[in-house]
Amino acid sequence: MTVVSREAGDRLVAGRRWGHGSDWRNGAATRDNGLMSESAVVDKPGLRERKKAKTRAAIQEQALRLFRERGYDATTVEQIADAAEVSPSTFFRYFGSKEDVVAYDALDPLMMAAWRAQPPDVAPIPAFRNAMAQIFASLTPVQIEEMMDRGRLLFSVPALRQVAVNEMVRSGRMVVDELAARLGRPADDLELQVFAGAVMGAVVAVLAPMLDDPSLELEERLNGAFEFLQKGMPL
Amino acid sequence: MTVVSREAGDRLVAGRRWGHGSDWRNGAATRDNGLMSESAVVDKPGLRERKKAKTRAAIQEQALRLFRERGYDATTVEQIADAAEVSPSTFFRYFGSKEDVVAYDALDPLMMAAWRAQPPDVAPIPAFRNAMAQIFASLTPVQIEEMMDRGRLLFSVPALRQVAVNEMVRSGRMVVDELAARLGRPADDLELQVFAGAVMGAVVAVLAPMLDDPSLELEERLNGAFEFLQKGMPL
DNA sequence: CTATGTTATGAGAGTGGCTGTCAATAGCCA
DNA sequence: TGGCTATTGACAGCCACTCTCATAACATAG
Repeated sequence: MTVVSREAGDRLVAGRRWGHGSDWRNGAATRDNGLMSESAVVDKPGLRERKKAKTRAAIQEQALRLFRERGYDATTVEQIADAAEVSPSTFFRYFGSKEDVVAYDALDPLMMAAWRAQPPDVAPIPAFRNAMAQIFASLTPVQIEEMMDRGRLLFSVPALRQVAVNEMVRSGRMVVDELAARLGRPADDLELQVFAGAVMGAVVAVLAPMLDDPSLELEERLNGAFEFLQKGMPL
Repeated sequence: MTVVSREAGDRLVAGRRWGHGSDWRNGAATRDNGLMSESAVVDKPGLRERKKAKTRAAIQEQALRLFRERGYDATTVEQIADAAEVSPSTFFRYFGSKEDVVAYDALDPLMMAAWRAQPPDVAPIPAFRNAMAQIFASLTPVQIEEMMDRGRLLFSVPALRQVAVNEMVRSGRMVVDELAARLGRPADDLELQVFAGAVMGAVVAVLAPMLDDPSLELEERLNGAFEFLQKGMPL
């Protein structure tokens, strides 16, 4: 299950980044499974697994805290490792690169699920808009603030743009796949690709200015943008 | 004249990349100004300037050659410097980072000029499409191959995606500015931003698959994509 | 043409991200 | 309990990149 298929060849070239093709991206598991009888014998992941999850969460948490407090570039991996009480080696075992620690977007799968859950008679553009609006409406203020923080990091630190693109490429591909499945078209259909590209572009256009100016209204912008798209962008 | 305004703050944070805010990006000036009488006293840039231009060109040429021959990651700055007969220090004086050496897109300004040159009664979408088609039609096969090479590099090497985005952000901003000027709207107008975002997204969707499959027809794809956009992307 | 200021260059040392190896340790299973 | 294996830390090393300083190449005033 390669995350971004194009990356496949990179490893041949003795590349530095993107070495480990490990199974991260199931983090956020500080409180493990909420459902289990205390004395269970069954599915409990085993101490080892739980320890790993805790270590990963600790590293990520400390990293993001330090990034926020003193900036991304000014934070060294050694400092993160110290704060999380592991060795630098261990940091890289969990995250492959300093950038990766910021990569995981918890909202992304939610978005896709919400989109998929839209009734089939709603056209793709409104369906997408509704999904976005629903997800954002369901967030607590804290979650929104975290999201904005992450967004600002991603946008303002040049080194992190790379992960931002990768996320977008990934999302775009998911959009295409979903549409292809739903409409019974091939995944390399030009119109589907253009749709995904245009939608991603529009979403960025809607969200980016909001990072700087919190007074902007998401719902309003979202509606404006998608309506404009749907009219064929008359100018 | 900051190239990407958001970058402004980075230097405060003792960042690694993006240090030098130097005045490159007017490269490609091996043949200086084409207009001057041979014995001119006037505008000739002076030996120093010409030497610099030659050094820059040499570094870039050797770098791209080495990247093509042995891959981006497998090529060290030291090797590039050796090949160009300068010291590594000098490499960084000219390019700031190993990535920068791939950044400059000679076609970009041509595109914008061609777009601006479209008659004012043509709607923005067809104008943009025509501009792209014209530029591509004017390229020699060699130029096309070079462009594809660069595109493949930019897409397939993870570390270079960053410069790809920066280029896109820059282009997007130029599109917005041009439209804003032409239509007398503010540059932060949502519709303009969505337009730029969607167009960039669509262009990527059109071009990306062509890097892998040269049999695809640009003109055809371009028309299909923009027509689809203009119809409001019905699916 | 020389003296003097300016700018490009190379050498070298140092920082930090990242990789790979190895031995020690800690959870797992019989 | 003892042996197996996964995880870890210490350490050595590569490379991108930065800084400093002395030298050399050009520019220019006299």
